[in-house]
Amino acid sequence: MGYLRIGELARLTDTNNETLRFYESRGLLEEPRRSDSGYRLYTQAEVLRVHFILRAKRMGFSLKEIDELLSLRVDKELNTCGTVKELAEHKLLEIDMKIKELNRMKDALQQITDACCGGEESAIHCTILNALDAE
Amino acid sequence: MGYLRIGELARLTDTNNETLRFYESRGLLEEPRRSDSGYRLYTQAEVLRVHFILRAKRMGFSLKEIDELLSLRVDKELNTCGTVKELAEHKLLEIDMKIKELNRMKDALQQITDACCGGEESAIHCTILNALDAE
DNA sequence: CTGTACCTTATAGTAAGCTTTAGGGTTTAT
DNA sequence: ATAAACCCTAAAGCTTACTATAAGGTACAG
Repeated sequence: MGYLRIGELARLTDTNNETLRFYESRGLLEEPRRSDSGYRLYTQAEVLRVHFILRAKRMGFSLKEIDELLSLRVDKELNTCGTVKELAEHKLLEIDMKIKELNRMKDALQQITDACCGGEESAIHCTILNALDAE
Repeated sequence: MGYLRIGELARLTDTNNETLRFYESRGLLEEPRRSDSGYRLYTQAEVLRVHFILRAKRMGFSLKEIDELLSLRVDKELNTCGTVKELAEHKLLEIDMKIKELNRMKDALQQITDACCGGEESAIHCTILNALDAE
């Protein structure tokens, strides 16, 4: 009683059965107890855990990093805020680098795109193609 | 005489043999002529073409999109500046969306990270873990 | 008791962009 | 002549995060 089968957990977390089994295979979800017939039986704890995973994903953590966060969480008393904050700050740096890189791309592409007439004439002198050709 | 073997083209473009053969398999490089023994023989044109590919990659175009750009370039007179500019603007929109998404991630993560003491005490009350746990 | 919805496993496929491996031939320098 | 450096192909492997397929067993409603 009170147990959730995989489909119910999937519905409650807006995921699906395959994804949950995949998370289990990657260690993000622990092997749950099973019914006599082998069905996975989850509790409310797993609902929270899946939400944790999804939230961390939205923060840009990879599944591997989420696995690390989860391990930290399991032994909260053994780990320090410093350890957790380090992970988060490292991720922040990564996100920042990606943003900077995308901004560089954007500026470069914007520049050559702005210079392009975009008209109906043939692309022989198209500034975009020429910019990509330039030495 | 004057022909480049694949290793030389790789050196000149700061790529490697495997990548060049891979580009060929994806249609980004045309099948070059071969020596009697079957070695690929390239000309200076291929150096420029590889540079075009690498430059477009740095602009954030995927190999598939680069293939499109190259086809446009082949028949420059048949294509219009408008076609090229459309591709570029579509890519600009995509880049913009990615930047916005990363900024959202960054703000959210920054907020919970700033709230974390980062100290040596146990992570039981760590604001980062708790934020990821929160409903 | 039968249909439908649900669950199980193992295996393969997807996307992108390569890299690696295995098992061979060729070119060049000494 | 032989070793080192170079080239060839086909096929598999890598990474991330799933998704799909096949071939089955289970739960429950009517």
